[in-house]
Amino acid sequence: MATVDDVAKAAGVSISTVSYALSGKRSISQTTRQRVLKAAAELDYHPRASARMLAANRSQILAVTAPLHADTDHSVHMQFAMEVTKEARSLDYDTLLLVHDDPMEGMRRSAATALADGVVVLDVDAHDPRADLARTMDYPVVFVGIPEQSEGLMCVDLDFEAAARLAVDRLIEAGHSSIGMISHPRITIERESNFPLRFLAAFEEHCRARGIAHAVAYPDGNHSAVGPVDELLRTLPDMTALVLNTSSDVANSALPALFAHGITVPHDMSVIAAGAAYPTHRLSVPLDRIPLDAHASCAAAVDLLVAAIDRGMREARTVLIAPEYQDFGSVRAPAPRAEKTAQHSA
Amino acid sequence: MATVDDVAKAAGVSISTVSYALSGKRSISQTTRQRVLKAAAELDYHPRASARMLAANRSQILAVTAPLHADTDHSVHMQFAMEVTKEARSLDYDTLLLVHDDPMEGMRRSAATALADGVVVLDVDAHDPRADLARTMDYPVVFVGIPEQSEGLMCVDLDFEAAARLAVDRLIEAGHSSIGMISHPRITIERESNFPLRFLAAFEEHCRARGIAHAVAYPDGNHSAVGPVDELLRTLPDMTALVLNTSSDVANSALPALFAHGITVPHDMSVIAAGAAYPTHRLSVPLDRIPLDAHASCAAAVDLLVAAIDRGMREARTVLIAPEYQDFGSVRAPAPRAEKTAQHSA
DNA sequence: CTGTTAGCGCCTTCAG
DNA sequence: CTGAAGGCGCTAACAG
Repeated sequence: MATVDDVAKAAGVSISTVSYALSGKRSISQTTRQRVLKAAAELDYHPRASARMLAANRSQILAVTAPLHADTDHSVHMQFAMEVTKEARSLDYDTLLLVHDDPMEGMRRSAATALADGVVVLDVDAHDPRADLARTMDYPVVFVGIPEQSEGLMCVDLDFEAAARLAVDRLIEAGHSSIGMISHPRITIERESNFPLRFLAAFEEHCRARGIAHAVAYPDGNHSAVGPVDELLRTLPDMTALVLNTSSDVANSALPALFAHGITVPHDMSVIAAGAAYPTHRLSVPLDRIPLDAHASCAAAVDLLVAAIDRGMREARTVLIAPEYQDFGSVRAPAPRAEKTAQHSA
Repeated sequence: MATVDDVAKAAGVSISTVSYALSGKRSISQTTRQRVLKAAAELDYHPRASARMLAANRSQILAVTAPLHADTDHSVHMQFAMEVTKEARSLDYDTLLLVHDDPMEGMRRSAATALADGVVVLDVDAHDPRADLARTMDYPVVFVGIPEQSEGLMCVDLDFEAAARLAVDRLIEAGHSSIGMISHPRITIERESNFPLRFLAAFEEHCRARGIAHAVAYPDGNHSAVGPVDELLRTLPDMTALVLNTSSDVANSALPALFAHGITVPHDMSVIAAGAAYPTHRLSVPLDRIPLDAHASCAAAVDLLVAAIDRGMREARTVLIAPEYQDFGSVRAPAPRAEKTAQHSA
């Protein structure tokens, strides 16, 4: 519990010299600086966070709001929170976890009490009340995700629209013309969690624009692909390709669900997991994947937020992260239609 | 950005009166208190966290160390972090997330700078260096989990030993005498993550004590129950019951893995998921479960920690949470041995 | 029951 | 390049 005074005395200098020697905000002669550093080390001096905050009017803390919905995927949540924390630490910030039932309460409080210097908002809904709050607050806020009305906000996210188009284009290129998609659970959609909606809309629009037969199915509470797969095979009997933009559980059960119909990947069905935060290369058949890269999104978000805090760069803007395609061999040309028809008519 | 002075002026009282009226640490007449409250509300006054920390020598922040191993189950981690945060909030504490590569760094720093008033340690290994650190620090630390050397520490955890015995006893009661177990992935065991070891040791010892044939298998990197199930059926051909103390992925794949051998639960095999942080009642066959209740552990841990901070109650002690048995019908009497043998010889 | 006041530990302008 | 001193906003003795 040494203080600046202790260090100053030990080093035989004044406290301001200590402060500057340690912060580097002013040039100090090498000799005195060394003496200060040595004294500080010997006394195991660490500036008291509270005093530093008060004097500097900065907490070096970022808040993270991660509301817990019944359907939130904890593991994805955690990945994002961790990535935020890592990046924050690398920029000398700590991370405060906000999980109150009221998603606004934490933001308000951390701003009002100056507990945190800014907020990272995770798990953004289309009509997220935190968006309106952010616009009225004059407090650095960055969204990992994009609400429907994003004017005046700083947002970072994977370009889900581009990801959807990329998946569709890949399949078209391979020769497919009838594509099914499994989206997120109905409850997530109804909440208007926005990235599934963005993916969904772009998928449908792009299929339409390119004249591709398509259909979408939604898992229900049991987190299984069985229902959606059955439904898609019914509504889109010619389906030769499947795009998964869904949770890890559903994606993991897709291969068995298909196999139950005698459908093998990639021979009978091409599959792409798009916007997947989970690995797909260790499944019984590795699946092509357009990753949802928590690190990329969170690092960019934190960088933006810290720039806003440290350098006052507050211009609103949306950073879209370009999708990347990982080929694991789960996309092939569809089995010749003639053959299929023959099978059917047999 | 109103301050106490603003409120004091507006209410026509002194700043100490404001402080006391708001903190309630001293009796204040109803009338003045109301006036202060009104003024504070009108000015939207919130005490500056940093000033409060400095003056009160308390941050109202708890740190949570949750090291990230390659094999950590993010979803379980998140549950624990969330539960810590919720309980902390209910006691007027916020929660700081520490995830530096060096698990000691965060603890040291939060103590040295008085950033946090105490630490909750998650994901405890048998020989966890944070245990030694905690013993030398004179800083409130509580472990959710129990290292091998727990003297001088405050620890809270599910009683995994009792859970193992409970599972075995249930199965014995139902008539089983040959019990397999699937433990955590090898890498987790090798790291000496301690709760799997505690469960494992108790399982083996209790089986031995009660004269029950038993065997243990460990999943490898692919998070599937297929390998372990195959192994157990080989090493323990008479196995009629299976205890799962393993990750969600492995548990979820156990039913299909058994079914691939023509084994149906509960008819041919009784199954209990013990120390499970995940639900088991929505699986194709709901599994009996001895839950690992994140809320129970974390709430108890935070309560203990806050008592240590606020009331100086620092006596070392270990709180074991008694296991609870949830019956979903996956345990039955074994199929008569005669019949089985008949089948085999057929 | 209320007011006065001295710090809490650090940062940072202002002098030198 | 260094030192002195004021102040950040709040809490908690200490007086009345």
